[in-house]
Amino acid sequence: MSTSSSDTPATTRRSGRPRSERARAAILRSAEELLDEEGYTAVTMDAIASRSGASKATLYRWWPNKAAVVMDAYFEHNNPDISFPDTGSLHADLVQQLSAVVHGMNDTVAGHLLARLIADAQYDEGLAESLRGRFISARRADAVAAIERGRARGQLRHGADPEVLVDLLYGALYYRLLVTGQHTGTGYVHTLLGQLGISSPTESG
Amino acid sequence: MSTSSSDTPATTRRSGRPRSERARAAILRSAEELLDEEGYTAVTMDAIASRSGASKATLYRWWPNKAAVVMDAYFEHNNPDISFPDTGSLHADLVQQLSAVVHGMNDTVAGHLLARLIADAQYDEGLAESLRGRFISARRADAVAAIERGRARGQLRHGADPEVLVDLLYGALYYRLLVTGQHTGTGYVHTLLGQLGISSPTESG
DNA sequence: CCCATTTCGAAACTGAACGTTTCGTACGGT
DNA sequence: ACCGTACGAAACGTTCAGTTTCGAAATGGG
Repeated sequence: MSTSSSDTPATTRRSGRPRSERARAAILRSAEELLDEEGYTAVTMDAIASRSGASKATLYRWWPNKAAVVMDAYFEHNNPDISFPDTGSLHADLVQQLSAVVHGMNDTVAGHLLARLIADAQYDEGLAESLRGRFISARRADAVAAIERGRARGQLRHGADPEVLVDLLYGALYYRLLVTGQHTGTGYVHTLLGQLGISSPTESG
Repeated sequence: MSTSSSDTPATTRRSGRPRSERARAAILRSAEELLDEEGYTAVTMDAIASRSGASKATLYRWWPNKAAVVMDAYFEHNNPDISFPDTGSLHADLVQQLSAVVHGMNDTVAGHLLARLIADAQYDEGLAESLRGRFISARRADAVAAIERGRARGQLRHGADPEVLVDLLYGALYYRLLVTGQHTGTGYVHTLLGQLGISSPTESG
């Protein structure tokens, strides 16, 4: 009943020429290279097509617009699905996660790219949902989980709301990235945690 | 020495036809109307010129690009320079200020406009500086001043850093506006203040 | 083996919008 | 009167997104 009858839902092989994996990989690689070499604004669909050897028809056959290509290109080799180990300390868990984000923001290429993907998302709800779905909410979920673990261990003060704490922590980082342009770093992460009463092991035991 | 000699620094009247105040006002009003009626993306330089009766040459004579025009248009009649009265309560002061921001974010026109100005600023450092100079930093300064007053009154816990608190508060709001797309409101403002230990007068006296 | 189906690359095309330039004219100071 | 600047009109060049057309290539089914 489920081997290869009329309509197998997963991996349905339609007739006709199959999609070229070679073209797909070349497109994403070219987009990433252009991104690194000349920045986001220099990445045009024509440039991607030209460098990859694919045609624009193929580009638009598989991606709805430029931002979608760029996002796929970025996440192709910067997979954000890695989740962080439980260190047993709420403070250490959060430092671990937030520092990774800060590190990405300070990378001139990745940081500007993230800012600009979010910028494009203000004009494209589809892109916004996509970005949230494959990046933002994964990070949030990680952080919330760490905070829940910390609460279970009694490392969190009473009345603290994990979701709101995540808004505050990530909010401050993105606010600096997108709005004020101020620098962020590991020191700033510690400052934030300090202000929120999530003390480091050395300070309060 | 300062009446009208060779170079009076302020209100220097150069020779030649003076700038048309009528054209300036018409341009900014047209931009604002287009913004309200059709949203940011529909506001093009051609449309502004056409509606205002000014020529594109005049537009580019006085503004470097579209975002600059839109920002001037927006702030022409939505002056953000109003500062809030000192209520004597840190909690009330911050509720006052943050609620005004949240209210602006929830306005479909102003909220999207702010988000998109910030988005454009990711591609235009001049716009970014301008936006910070005439909006962001004014709001920050207000909030920092309120927190300093609260600290002087002893309404703030020891070790609290006003600048970082502002990052946390505004950060959470802008994070929701720009990144997660979640709704903000007065209730959320109270939640944030509660998480930061800035209690309302009714809760802790 | 042939045919239907689908993808492919090449290339031309449309359309929107930015930003520039040219031109003749209007305005104000000296 | 003259000079310098701004004005509106209009055309222009350019970039880029996204679409369409075309013939060729690849796959599966009969």
